[in-house]
Amino acid sequence: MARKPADQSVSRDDIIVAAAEVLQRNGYEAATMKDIAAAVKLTAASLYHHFRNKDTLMLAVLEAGLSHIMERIEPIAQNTALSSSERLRRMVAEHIIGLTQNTAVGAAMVFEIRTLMTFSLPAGDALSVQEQEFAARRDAFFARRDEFERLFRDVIRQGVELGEFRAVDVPIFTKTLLGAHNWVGVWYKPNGRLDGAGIAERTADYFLAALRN
Amino acid sequence: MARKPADQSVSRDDIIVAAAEVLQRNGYEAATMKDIAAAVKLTAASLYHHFRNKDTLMLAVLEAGLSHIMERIEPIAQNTALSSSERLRRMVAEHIIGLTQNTAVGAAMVFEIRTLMTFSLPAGDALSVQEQEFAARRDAFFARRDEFERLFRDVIRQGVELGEFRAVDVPIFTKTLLGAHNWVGVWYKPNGRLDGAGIAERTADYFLAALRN
DNA sequence: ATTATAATCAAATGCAGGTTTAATTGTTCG
DNA sequence: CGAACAATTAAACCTGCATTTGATTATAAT
Repeated sequence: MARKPADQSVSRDDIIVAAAEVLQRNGYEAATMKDIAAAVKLTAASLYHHFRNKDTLMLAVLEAGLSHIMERIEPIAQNTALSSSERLRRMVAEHIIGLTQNTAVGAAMVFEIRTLMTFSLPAGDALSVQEQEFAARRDAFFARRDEFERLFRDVIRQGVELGEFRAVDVPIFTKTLLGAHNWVGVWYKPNGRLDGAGIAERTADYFLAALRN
Repeated sequence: MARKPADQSVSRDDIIVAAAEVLQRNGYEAATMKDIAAAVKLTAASLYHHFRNKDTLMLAVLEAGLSHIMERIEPIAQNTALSSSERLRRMVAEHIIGLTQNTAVGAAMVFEIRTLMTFSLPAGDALSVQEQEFAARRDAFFARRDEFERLFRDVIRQGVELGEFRAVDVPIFTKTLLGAHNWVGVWYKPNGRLDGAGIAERTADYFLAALRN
């Protein structure tokens, strides 16, 4: 029953990886199905065998990126054996390194997704089943992304409560931190003076200094 | 000789303001000429009386946004009567307030402009005069934007050199700062808990704390 | 008034990009 | 082998959007 896929055939994941690159490079609207297909040596039409449509493919990219980074950050955030400072330092490092290495991570964080996200529901008309499914997945993605932000916020808040950090406006401080991170995904170029780890180290240093009592 | 424009007619600047809003809301590709025209109660065709094409209009938006913020930041950066801390504090405030008030400023900073900017020159074919003009304006815009970043970098560098700030990796610190700023343009919503000034105050506080000796 | 020009529009053009269809070529299992 | 399904494609379809063209209307200068 279980058909093993042919060796040379392109997998769902191959497409996601390629799509992530094209998405990060060109932005949502400018990333064409043809571009993505070309990146895996397929025809645009072939992509529809793997994904219902462009939005679904894009959402899959975002989900992959978010999962990738969540898997790394969540355990750190929950490691109560570590001090708040140490947890935050490691979270910053993972996030920035992820951003510089996995193109899908950047895509998952950044905005140009408005189109996808706005998804102007034709008011009145009932959504088709597919549309409902899509809307649900999209909402789940956003909920998960909020959760991601909350991981940072909670570590910072706890540090403040324990007196390990000075009192700051936690929501604003968190957004400041994450904004700085996400921006790395924008300007980072491989072969620069610093690699992801180097950037991460400095960034963590600055934000921890800002929190010092 | 000088024909005064009719009172009710739409001005170039009206269009730029409207286009900035649409651009910030929808992103480059999704901002259609029709949308922009509708925002000033015109037909898409009418826009071509004021701007050669979409790219030119968009570039005008970016230039307007950059000019707006440059005019405010440059004098602060060059006010040698102030300490580095004070200059930086005021620059941060102006930038963030600008970002929350003038939609064009955000557009000028952020990326989704890749399309415009990549502007894949059909290799080989000579550029038409119009294309050359456009390419020149675009390059000038980017040069000006680099200048903008340099204003911040120089103030920070000077603070470090004078011993007013602790030693930091100036380029990275600057990018960190500006990333945090630009991100404000993404998440800021009017009617939130804090207005631009409130956000600016806190942000400046954190970064100055990070620089404290 | 007359004329030149500014401002605007309706309609047509052309094309790029998402999506569908129907057919073709594997591949795997019994 | 042959049935069943997976992977892929070429070609057609359709639509939305930038842009052009050819009027039409408004305004200001003479």
